[in-house]
Amino acid sequence: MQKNRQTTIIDIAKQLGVSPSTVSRALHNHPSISAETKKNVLALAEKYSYQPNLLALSLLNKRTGIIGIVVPEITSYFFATVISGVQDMVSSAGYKLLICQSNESFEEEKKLLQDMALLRVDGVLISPTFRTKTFDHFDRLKSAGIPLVIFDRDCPHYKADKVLVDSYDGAYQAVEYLIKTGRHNIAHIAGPIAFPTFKQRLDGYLNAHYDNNIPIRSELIVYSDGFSSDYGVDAFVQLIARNKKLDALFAVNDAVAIGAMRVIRENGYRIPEDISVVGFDDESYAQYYFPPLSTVWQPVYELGMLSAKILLDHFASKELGERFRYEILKPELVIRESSISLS
Amino acid sequence: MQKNRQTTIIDIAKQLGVSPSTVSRALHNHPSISAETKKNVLALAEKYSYQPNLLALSLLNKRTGIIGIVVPEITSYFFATVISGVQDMVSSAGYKLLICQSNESFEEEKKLLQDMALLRVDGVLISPTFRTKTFDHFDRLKSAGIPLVIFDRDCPHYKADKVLVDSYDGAYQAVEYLIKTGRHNIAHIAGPIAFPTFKQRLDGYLNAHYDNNIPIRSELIVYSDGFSSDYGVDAFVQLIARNKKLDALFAVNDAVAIGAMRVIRENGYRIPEDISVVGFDDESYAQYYFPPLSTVWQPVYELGMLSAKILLDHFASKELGERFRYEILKPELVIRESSISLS
DNA sequence: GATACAAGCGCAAAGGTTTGCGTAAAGGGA
DNA sequence: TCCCTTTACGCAAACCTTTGCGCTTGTATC
Repeated sequence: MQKNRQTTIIDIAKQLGVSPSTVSRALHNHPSISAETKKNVLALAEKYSYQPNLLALSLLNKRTGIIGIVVPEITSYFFATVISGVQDMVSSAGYKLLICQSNESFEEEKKLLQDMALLRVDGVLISPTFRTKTFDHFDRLKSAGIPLVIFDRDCPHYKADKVLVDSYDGAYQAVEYLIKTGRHNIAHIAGPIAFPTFKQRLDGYLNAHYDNNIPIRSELIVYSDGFSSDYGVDAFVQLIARNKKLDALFAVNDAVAIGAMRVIRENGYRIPEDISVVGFDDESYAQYYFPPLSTVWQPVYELGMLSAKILLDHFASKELGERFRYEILKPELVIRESSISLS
Repeated sequence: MQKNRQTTIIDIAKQLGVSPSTVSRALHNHPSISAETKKNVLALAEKYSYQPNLLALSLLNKRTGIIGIVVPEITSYFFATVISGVQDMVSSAGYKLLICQSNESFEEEKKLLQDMALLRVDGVLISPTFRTKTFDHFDRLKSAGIPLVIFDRDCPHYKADKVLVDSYDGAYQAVEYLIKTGRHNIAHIAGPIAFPTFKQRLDGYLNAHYDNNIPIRSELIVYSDGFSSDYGVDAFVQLIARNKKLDALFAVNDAVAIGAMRVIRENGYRIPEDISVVGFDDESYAQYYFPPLSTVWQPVYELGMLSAKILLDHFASKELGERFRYEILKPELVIRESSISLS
C-alpha cells in the first residue's frame, strides 16, 4: 500500500471523512477550520509524513521554484566556482538549481534552453557558448516570461541583464605590471580572439604597451586555437622557434601559462629570472605551482552570487522592465614568484 | 495576449472548435483522427509553436524525466568530471540532470534528498557526505519508489547499488612501485581516516609494506584533518620537524602532494632524487606540474557513466529487485618525473 | 428497410493542490 | 419564534494533458 505512493491530501480527507479543501486549509492553518479538525489533520499528516506534491503546486501556481543555469563546461574551476556562488544565493531563497552544460555546442545550448522552457523554470542564468552568435533562443525564453541573466561571456549588441568581469582591465594590469618591472619584451599567448573575452585580454596587452610607449612586436604574439595547457605548450614552442628576444610572458589563462612554463624550463630558461610569467584566472593550484604563479584573480564566487541576485530581484519586482542591469566586476593582479623585477 | 502564456492544447481546440482530446490525438497521430483535422491542428500548433506542458505530463505519468545528483562539492576536478560522465549518459537517454552540492553537510544532504523526493525526480545518484552515518533519508527515498545509486564513497553495511573506485588497490600499487624503485623509507600523509576512502589508502600503504617485508615506521605517517594543499604543507612541516630519514612520499591526494612538495623544495631536498613523490587522483594539472607528478589515475568519467547507466537500467526493469549492483573500478598508477629509481 | 460496422470525435476522469463562493448548522439577540 | 450572524466546512474550477469508453454519423450488407 505505502509501496509506491506518497500519501496525498485526498487520502487524509477520505480517512477523516472531510473534503480535500478542508485538509488543505487545516494544513495552512486557515482561520475557518475548527481546532478539532486541525488537530486530526495534523496528526494524520504527521503519521503518514505527508508531503505536498510539488508538481501539482507548480501546475497551479505557474512557479516551479527551479532556476536553470547553463554553462559551457562544468569541469573548470571557473564555472564550478560560479555555480557555487549561484547555489548559495538561490538556495537561501528557497530555489533549487538545475545545472546543465552545453559543452560549447550551440545546438546543445538551444536544446537545453528549450528543455528549461518546457520545464517552466522560473529563471535562467547562462554563460553562452563561444559559438553563440544568434539569440532567438534567448528571446523565446523571455517571451515565455522567463527572465534571463547572461554572465561572464558577453554577447555584444544583445540587450539583456549581464554580469561580466573586466578582462581588459585584468590584462592591462598584468602587462603594465610587467612593464613597470622592467620587462619590455613581453610575449602574449592569446586565446581564440573570435571570443570577446580573449580579444579583450589581447587589447589590454596592446594598450598597456601603447600607454607606456613600448613598441608592440607582433612576432611576440601567438594566436592559439584553444586555451588548455596543451595549447600553451604548442604556442611557446612556436615562440622559441621564432628565436626572438623575450623576457616575459603574459598568457591568456593559467592553464596555458603552465603549459608554456614547461617548455620554458625545458629550453633552459629560468623563471622568473630570464622570463617573468603571468597567467589569468588564479586557479586553485596556481599558488602551489613551482614557482608560484603570478596571475589575475577574478571575483568568481561573487560573480555567481551577483548574477543569481539579479535574477531573484526580477522575481520580486514582477516587471520585466526595459532597463537591463549591466554589472562589470574588477579583477585583481596577484603577484607571486613566477614574476620578478629585472635587476 | 501571447505575453506570458504558452499556448495550450485547449487554446488550439477552442480555435478549431474541437475538443482538447482530439487535438491531443491529432498531435500524436492517432489513427482515429481524420487527415483534415490533423492538418489543421498541426498547422495551428506550428503557428503558435505549441509545446506540451511538462508539469501536467509529469503529474499524469508520475515521471518527471529528471535525475538528481548530490555531490559533496562541485568545484573539485573529481566530482565535476563524474558529473560530466553522468550528464552524457542521462541526456542521451532523454533525461535532465538536477545537480546539487551538500558541502559535506549532513543536514544539507538530508534537505536536498527531501527536495528531490518532493520534486518527484525519477532517480538519484549520490556521493554521501563524509559525515553520513545514518541512512534513513536514503530509505525514505527508496520507499517513495525512487531508485538510488551510491557512487565513489562507500557506506559500509548499507545495502544499495554502489559504484566505487578501489582506493586500496591504487594506494597499494603506488607504494609497491615506490618500494620496487628502492625507496624503503616512505612517508605517508593520510587524510582523515574516519573516511573509508582515506582509510583504504592508508591500508594499501601498510599492506604494500607488509607484503614486501618492509617494516612500517609509524613516525613516517602523518594523520591530517583535511585534504587540501594547505594540509599538505602543514603535514610535511611536521615530518621535517620529526627529523627522520625518508626518501619518498605517498600523499593521500594530488592537492596534498603539491602542498608538501613546496615544503620539500623549501627545505633543500630535490624531487625526485632525494624524495620521490606520488599523489592520488591525477588532477588535470598533475602532468604539467614541476616536476610532473606521479599519481594514481581513477576512471572518473567512467564512474559517472556507469553509475548513471545502473540508474537507467532500473527504469527499464521496473523491478526494484533485492539484488544490488556492486561495481568496483580499478585505478591505474601513472608514473611521471616526480618519482625515480634510487640509483 | 433493418442491421452491422467503421470512422471520427467528445466526455470525463485522473493526477494533486488551492481558493472563491456557497451553504449548512448552530448560536445569539430581539 | 424569527432573523441575523458566526462558525465550519464542501463544491467546483483552475492548472494541462492523456486515454478508455461511449456516442453520433454515414455507408455498406443482406
